[in-house]
Amino acid sequence: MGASKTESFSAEQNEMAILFKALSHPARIAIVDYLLKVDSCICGDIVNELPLAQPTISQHLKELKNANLIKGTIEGTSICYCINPDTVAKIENHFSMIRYKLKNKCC
Amino acid sequence: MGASKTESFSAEQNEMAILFKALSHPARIAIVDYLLKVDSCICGDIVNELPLAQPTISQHLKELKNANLIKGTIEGTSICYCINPDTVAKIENHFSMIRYKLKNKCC
DNA sequence: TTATTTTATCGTAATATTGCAATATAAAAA
DNA sequence: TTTTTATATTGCAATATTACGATAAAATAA
Repeated sequence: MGASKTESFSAEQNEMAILFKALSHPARIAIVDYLLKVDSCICGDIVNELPLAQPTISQHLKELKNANLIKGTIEGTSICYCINPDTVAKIENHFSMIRYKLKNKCC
Repeated sequence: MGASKTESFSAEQNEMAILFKALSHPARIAIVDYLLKVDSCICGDIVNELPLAQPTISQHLKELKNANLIKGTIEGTSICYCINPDTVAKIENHFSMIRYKLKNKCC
């Protein structure tokens, strides 16, 4: 064993888990933070911003892209990354739903 | 290597990563869903609700507890679990901040 | 007391993630 | 063309996660 029993859960549960997994590493949080900090989409200098080697950052960017959290557009020699607002909205909605359901609770 | 370079990132980045990691597995999403679905806190029957063995669920509950996403109170023979609204609010605030910062973007 | 019930822990196998050196790819610059 | 620059991929070692059988712990019930 060892693998997640993905097939035992609903499509939405798996989808949300994939989104949260993409955000479950401090380097990927830092990448999102950086994309938010700068005024526009960022072409190239993510590698200089984080204390990780270039292949490692490339891998983290790939995971964020696979989860649809960021979009990358080729811009000459470099790639221009920015956050996908639709995916952010999807996670926000999930928590709005949680907050709504929590209203009727005791605890 | 293989371990996360936790020390290279800010306390808040690590804290958020820990919260998202706790939610990065469909079984743990399903547990949260179930705690929200039922009207009150749940004593005992989580194991019957999910297609996983009891030790596995116990482990997932422990991770949700460690991340402060759920609270467990001993209630006779069983344990009464419910969601911690403070932690939910913390994640919500994180996304409110993201949405706010995204407003000034182009993309 | 001895069951029974409920949850936790231990041990371990299978699998996944993390990080990076080395290398590859692709486009622009010289 | 060759060189430079930016990003991606490969391969691998170190570590973490997932799942569960076996077992323990702790409280109630009989």
